Amino acid sequence: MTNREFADYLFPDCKEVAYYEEKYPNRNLKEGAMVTRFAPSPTGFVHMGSLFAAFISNQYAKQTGGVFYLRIEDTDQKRMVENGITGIINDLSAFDFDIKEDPIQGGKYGPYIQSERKEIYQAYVKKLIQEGKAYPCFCTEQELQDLRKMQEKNKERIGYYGAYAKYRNVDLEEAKKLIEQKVPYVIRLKSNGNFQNTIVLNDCIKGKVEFPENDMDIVLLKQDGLPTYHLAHVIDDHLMHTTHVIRGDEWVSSYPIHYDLFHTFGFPMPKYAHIAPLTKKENETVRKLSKRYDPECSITYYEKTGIPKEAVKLYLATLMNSNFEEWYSQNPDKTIDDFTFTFEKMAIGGSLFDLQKLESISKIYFSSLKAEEVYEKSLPYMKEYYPDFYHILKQNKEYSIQVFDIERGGERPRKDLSSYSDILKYHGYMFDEFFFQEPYKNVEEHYDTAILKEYLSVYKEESEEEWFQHLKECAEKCGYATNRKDYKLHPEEYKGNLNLFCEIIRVAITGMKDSPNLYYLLKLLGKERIEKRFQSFIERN
RNA sequence: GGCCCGUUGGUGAAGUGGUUAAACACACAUGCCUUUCACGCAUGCAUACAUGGGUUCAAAUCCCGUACGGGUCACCA
Repeated sequence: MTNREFADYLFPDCKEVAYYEEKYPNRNLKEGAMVTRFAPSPTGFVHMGSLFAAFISNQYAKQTGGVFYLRIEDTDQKRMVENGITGIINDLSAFDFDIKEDPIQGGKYGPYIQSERKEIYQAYVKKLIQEGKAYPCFCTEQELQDLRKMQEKNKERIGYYGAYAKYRNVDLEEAKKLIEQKVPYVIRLKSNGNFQNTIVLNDCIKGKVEFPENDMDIVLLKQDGLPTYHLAHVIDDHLMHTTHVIRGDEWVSSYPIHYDLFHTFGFPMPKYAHIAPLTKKENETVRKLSKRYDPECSITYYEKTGIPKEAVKLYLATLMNSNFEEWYSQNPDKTIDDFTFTFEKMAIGGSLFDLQKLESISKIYFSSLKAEEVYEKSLPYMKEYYPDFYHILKQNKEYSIQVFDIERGGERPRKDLSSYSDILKYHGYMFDEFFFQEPYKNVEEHYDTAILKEYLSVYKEESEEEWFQHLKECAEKCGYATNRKDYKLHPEEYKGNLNLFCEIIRVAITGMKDSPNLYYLLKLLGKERIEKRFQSFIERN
């Protein structure tokens, strides 16, 4: 039986490879345009490390006028999760990636779901079998395990290669019989590689990396007829004309396999960029950020805590190119897309994913927003997580914006908001419905509330300068120092310093010691509401 | 264990042979400013280039060994 006959026997209905080569022609893009992709498995939701890879791929495609597409790698049926695909697309769309092709909107190079490309992979495998470059293998799991144990014992290289490749030269007639008897089998590559030879990967990030040639007869098609990652990667990235394969560096060590496959098929190779994993430090040890143990690893964590996706993107940008941060602080009016990222500036070792740093970036981001923007952007979050507060905001748009506008903008904006949920903490007290739910719950001290009545009698709306003058007069009258140095010299002569006087008013109206500029708070509340809060504070004391 | 990669202050990092006696940012501490907090400014974190050897007039920067850390060795991606 010839290879050709055997191939026809295995895959009688396959199309010719030439059909696909013609169906998926070169992309007509300008010189230097990068075609990148994000290729996740639908095993639940997107991991921060994957998001990072997607961010990078998107950024490079965008800045070179290329194409960024999404391909779903669902060849492992065991790991499938319900709604996995829509979950990924939702997570991604929240980050405003410029996805040109994906399973939902389609594209010229589809299908974009690997399980729907089964016949394509089979066509290419058929060709390999015809050429004697692939063969069926009937080894059981037990046989492979035993082989491995034996190799371990003899301190040999572990794997299915050379003399250990049991079915490498299987008689095709025999093979046909076994298949007819329903013996399960896989299709393996008949590797021509020599372990003694060296191949070189010129990685865009890691630079020159040397490996021995692959000589493993790796599995191409699994028992269920679906391809392994290796086969799918090579066929898909060839047919979809990916120019830069950007993936996690856990893939570096399988480069020899991919090199072998690309050459066996006679395809030109794409460029590779292997990104270092995002890591986390825990008890003095550094490890990869893990979906299982680290809540900050999942995208939903940021939705829940209300850290804006824009801030997450800014942080990813600084992780991608360390010089981004400095550039951005010098060009606050520019966006991420105005920056030109380079592979040279990408970390070779793992970067530590630091929530504290993200928070600080988020604060800077919030401080750059206008009050109206804070209002609009926070609404969807509030609607989802704090519906009561959402209604308050909805009903008091103008007032809310005025509240958010206190000490916003200008040379020295406040930086107290790092997430949407912080709005409740730092602005919530300005809304009566919210404030009077549990006023003063965090106030432990007892204050000289007598000054409140005194102050109320002199309070009126006026310019900040006049207001402050009158405040000082009132404080003095109540026995408080208005000159810091005097107070430091003779503290016994006063009930306290002006800052204590202000603190009493502040706590009475906000329930907190730290709040923005008192003048604006009072002005926005108005005399009636101030009186109500003073009264409530006196009663509480 | 084999193969691959990495190792600069509390953290992320800049720097790839000579004004880097090591930038910048985050965190922490102190001081100044201030109606509080935050912001801002100043200073500090006891003089941070894993370690041994080599190349060189000169090395964090190039080469080799050692230690430590990470990745990978599936019909998972």
